Amino acid sequence: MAKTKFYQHYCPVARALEVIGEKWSLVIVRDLLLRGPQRFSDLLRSEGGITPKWLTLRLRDLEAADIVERDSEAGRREVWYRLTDKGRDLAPVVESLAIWGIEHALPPPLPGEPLDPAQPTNAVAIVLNRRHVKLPHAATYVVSFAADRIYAIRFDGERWSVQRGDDEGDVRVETSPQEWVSFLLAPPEERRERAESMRIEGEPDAVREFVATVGWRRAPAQAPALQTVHA
Amino acid sequence: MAKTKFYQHYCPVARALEVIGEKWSLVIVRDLLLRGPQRFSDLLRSEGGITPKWLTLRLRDLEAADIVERDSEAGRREVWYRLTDKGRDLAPVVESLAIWGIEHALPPPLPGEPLDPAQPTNAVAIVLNRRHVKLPHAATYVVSFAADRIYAIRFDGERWSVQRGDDEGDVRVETSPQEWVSFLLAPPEERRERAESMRIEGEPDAVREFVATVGWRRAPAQAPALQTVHA
DNA sequence: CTGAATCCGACACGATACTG
DNA sequence: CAGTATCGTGTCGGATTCAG
Repeated sequence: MAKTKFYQHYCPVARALEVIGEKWSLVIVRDLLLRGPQRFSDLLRSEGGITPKWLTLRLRDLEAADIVERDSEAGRREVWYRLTDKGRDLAPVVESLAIWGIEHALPPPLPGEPLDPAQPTNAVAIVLNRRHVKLPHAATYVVSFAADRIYAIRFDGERWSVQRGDDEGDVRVETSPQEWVSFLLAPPEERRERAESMRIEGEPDAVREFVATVGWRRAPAQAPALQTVHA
Repeated sequence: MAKTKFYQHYCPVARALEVIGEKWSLVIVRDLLLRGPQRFSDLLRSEGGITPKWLTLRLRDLEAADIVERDSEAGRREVWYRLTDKGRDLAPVVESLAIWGIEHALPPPLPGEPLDPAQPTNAVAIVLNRRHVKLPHAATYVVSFAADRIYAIRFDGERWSVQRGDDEGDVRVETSPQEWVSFLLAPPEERRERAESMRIEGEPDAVREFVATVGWRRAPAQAPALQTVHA
């Protein structure tokens, strides 16, 4: 969506889309938001199927727009890319896209589809924060897919976040990406039975809380009022 | 961004972008959110420079994605397009794009640029709601550009909204789109002097409140804490 | 006059291969 | 590791045409 004849009309939405509306731009921003600073080849790998040519172009565009900063030290081969403040301010855009994607555009994964649990797991924190889900206490839920693929879903008393590499938690789950996503996709009343097939350790109360809290779907008919108040 | 090889990877953001990432899609949604149901030619006019061919294609795509509904009665010439619930749920996406656009991608309008005050005025409500700006009482500010281009910026005690066609308000402003946008773009401390050149009627207290409240820019260094908490 | 369809050219993008 | 180069395809802009 870029250089060729802009949207015309003086509108902040159109202006924003002129800057980050091209294909891949927001996916790159999402990656840098979630994973922190990344190298060229990290990005090449973590985005699905972008070609080096387009990654180069998009990174140059994002750099020119002051959304991404390039970090190349002399005498070091790697180049690191990280978000500027302006880029970090795109977090609400990425998060509202994630929410809408979860609620309206996320069918179960296809059988052969490559399935990286990083994005789905991070989406849990986004969903719980946006819905203002709070626990009466801090909590850490550790989800482990392999020795080097461990995520900690954490509630600090205020907000939810997801980090990597943690090992201690009130609940510890061992599962596969497929099982995990199927658990997250299940409506709340079905999550208990989906949880059966995962290996879960922890105090029974903590496990109950985990199953009741962590997931993408709302309880149906709990609050039918949509928040679509808009002029 | 469409049919040709999707983003791969199971990620709600990527999925959402596969559905509404093409050029014009979100601009069409923005228009239907702001102006309500529209006819084909209304959309053709209110978006800047989309061609009928692409408007047709995008509307078909949005219809297939269950974001837009087509309303064609037999024996009536016009076809009306309106958002479904799924489409209305895109409001947070459009609003966060508007916020980012205002804060990071909105230079003053170019001299000859066509300037429709509808989008800028609506953006005021989005900004004030997102920043949780509240007044101790309800209020209505009427901005008039011409006899048939009158907008009411209204605070109902909870949220801000913008409607058309109102004529009664605590404050009444008569101005041009250029003057109005230049007022909105000014930092809060400069708004008073920008307001001098507009014709403003109303109780002095109400006018002071209007000038102090309505605008796009934050007071500088008021709250330096950015809300960019994110994993 | 509204709601499109058609043809054509420009360029954004995808796939593969190759280089410093 | 971090890109370029080349080539083909798809998406989009612009103008024109057409039917109800």
